Amino acid sequence: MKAYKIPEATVMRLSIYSRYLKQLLDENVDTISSSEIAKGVGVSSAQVRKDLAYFGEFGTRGVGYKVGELYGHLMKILGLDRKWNIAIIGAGKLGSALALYEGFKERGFTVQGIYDVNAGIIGKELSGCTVEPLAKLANQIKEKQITLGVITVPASSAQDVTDILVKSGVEAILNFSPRVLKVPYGVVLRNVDLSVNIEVLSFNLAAKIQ
Amino acid sequence: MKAYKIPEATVMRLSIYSRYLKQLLDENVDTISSSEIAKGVGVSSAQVRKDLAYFGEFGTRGVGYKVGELYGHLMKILGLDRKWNIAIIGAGKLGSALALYEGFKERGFTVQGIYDVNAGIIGKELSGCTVEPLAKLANQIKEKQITLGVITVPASSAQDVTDILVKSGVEAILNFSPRVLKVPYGVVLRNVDLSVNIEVLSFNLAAKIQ
DNA sequence: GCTTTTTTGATAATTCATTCACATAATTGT
DNA sequence: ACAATTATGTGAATGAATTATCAAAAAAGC
Repeated sequence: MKAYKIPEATVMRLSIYSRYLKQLLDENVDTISSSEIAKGVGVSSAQVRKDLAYFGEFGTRGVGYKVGELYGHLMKILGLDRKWNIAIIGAGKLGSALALYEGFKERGFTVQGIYDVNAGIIGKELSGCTVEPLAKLANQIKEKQITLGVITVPASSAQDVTDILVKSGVEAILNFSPRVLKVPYGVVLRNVDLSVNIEVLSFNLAAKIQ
Repeated sequence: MKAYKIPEATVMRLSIYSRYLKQLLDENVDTISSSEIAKGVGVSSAQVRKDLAYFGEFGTRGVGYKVGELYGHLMKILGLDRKWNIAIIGAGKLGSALALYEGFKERGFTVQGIYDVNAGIIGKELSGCTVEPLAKLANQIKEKQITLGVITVPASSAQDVTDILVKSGVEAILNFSPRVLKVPYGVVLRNVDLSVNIEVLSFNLAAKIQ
């Protein structure tokens, strides 16, 4: 039962399910029920089934899901059955951390380039990539077929970097800067705000203490 | 009009509003309307007003909001009118990046300790903090009155670290490891999953291409 | 082969979040 | 003083997401 609009929360959970299934696969688990998945990742079993139902019927009634099979379906749905070339713009602490992050590599995201304006950083080696000057970004996006840009520059230059990425044909942007970015229709944008996360905790703490 | 349960999405937006207001404050803007805030952060003006309405009436009809005043209210609501002592557990790339992250410091989060088990990292300096062995964590949480723990260790040791944090009296945990953590009722837990974010992009890219 | 058990997939009910629409209040201009 | 304008605060309407429920299908037990 394919539906047009998939809730973002569903997609996020699919990513989590898939990682959990990978773990089960490594443990040679053959079959699993929606309620076991649910327990493993901390949601309800109805939620698991509902999420999967957006994309088809993957289980067998009375039995459950074949781990390997479901894992394959999820990887395909998430677009992780292929390699993605990514560029990281901003080789500060966060950019470097992401460049070295194993989690990306494991799931098929290859860091093809890291860029910065800071002369002190340019030329450094980071996981088989040399930090290049920002001026080279536009050309290398095309040369290296980079489809995904990760922005870890300060807020003040985030929009400029975005414009370069978009103009050079990048199709998706993961933005770690605390700035609302404008992208044309068709470019996928996702914002990750580290400050917001800790401030939600602070809010909850403050509310608890009152 | 104070309400009991505040949507998490509202709290996240309040954090974003507050940062935008700080910027306006630095630019000496005196007054602002909900629709200007909305435009600045990329939401609807009704959303801004509704979010604020959970906590009281901060504006003047026909006029808008005093920037400084609203900023003050938001900082208080978010619990950012005080200092929070935090500990970072896991001094790998991500932990180090977070330790050096200015965004935390600016908003009143002081890194009081960084911990790791890796002998090669222990003793290193990171923004005025020496990386300490994990064994010291429990005692230092009490000594340094740390209320907030940031977990950047691998998934395999995340629950162990959580248990130490909880037992030592930490009240909130920001978890960057891809593991579902168990905490007792009363401890605030928030998960940040970097992989999930890039995989949502991958999903959208894959869906677009089809 | 029939009954019982299990677990999916789908629909309905419920809860939660966002948007709409407008009365109300403040200000400005005449 | 009064009309016109602006922009808040809020209840109602809408929309979205989650949870509950249960018929249908597969398997296991007898």
